[in-house]
Amino acid sequence: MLIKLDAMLQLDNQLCFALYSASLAMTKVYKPLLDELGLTYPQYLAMLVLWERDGLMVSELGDKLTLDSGTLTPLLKRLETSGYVSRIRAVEDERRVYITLTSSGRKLKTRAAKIPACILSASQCSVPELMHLTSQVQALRKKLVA
Amino acid sequence: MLIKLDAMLQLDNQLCFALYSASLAMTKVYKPLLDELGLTYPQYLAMLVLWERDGLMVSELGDKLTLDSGTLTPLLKRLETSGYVSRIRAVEDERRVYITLTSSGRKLKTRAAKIPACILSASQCSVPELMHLTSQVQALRKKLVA
DNA sequence: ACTAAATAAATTGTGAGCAATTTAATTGCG
DNA sequence: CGCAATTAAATTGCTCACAATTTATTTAGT
Repeated sequence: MLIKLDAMLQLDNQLCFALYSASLAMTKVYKPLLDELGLTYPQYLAMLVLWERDGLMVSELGDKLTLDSGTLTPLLKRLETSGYVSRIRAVEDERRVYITLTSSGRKLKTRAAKIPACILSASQCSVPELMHLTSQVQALRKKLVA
Repeated sequence: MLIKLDAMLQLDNQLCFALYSASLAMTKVYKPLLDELGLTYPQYLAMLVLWERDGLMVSELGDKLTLDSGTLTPLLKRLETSGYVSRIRAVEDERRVYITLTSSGRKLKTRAAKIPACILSASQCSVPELMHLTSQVQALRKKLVA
């Protein structure tokens, strides 16, 4: 039975470790591109969401990114310090904090425009290949959180 | 051109974010299983490597996990505190530190035996499906680091 | 209206990741 | 041999992730 155990722990390794190491590798590819914009990778993900839909609550942003306020509050404070977003407590419900792009934050979108093509190039894949892989990984994620 | 920019930043989002969020989701699935063993997810990955091949140098372990000493040194100190590994500086070259499983660390492998089946179940996928996805993600990672 | 429950964000503490630097040991070259 | 270059690990400082708790506000039930 030891042989079976080894094989299973190895298979297991391949599955979880592939995602883990691919995600770290992806971060490293983005690093030099994001350095130019003064963003970290998680900050960039937050900006992507805001570029699509500005003025979200912290918790709405958290839903999109599957991150909680413990992660987002300090991250958003840093984005505020960088001058890319404003954090404004709602007057109608003072528990809520709305995140709004500043002029500088909106401008950053244009500067980020070249990033997707760089990543595509680094991945050495075709757009259909990447889209297919993306949808498979998304499907896995949905099953994992179900 | 604004429409194209939006579409590209969205496609980009899907690719990198799928990996990022799937990796975080995977960690959360492992969490309760690893809590029973007193391991974190990165510590579990290190133990998987050591269960396959004991007595590696810190840098060899780092090669397998694509992590540097800045990450591994504190992680391995925690595994040592937990009683799962020994960190022994080599007498023939005192720059090197070899990581060896303790008896407790070896025993843990048997207790970890049930984890792969739990993950397989949580993923709601067949073994061939997971193997295929794994190899695709591994291939992407290799291209990204190339 | 008053209080209990619920909600939203912030805070605290632990453990990663990683860049940059430091410490210490070994190797290699003249 | 002597010393510069290299190598291995550790350290420092910053930024996530996240569990657990706390603070503040709002909503609901009576």
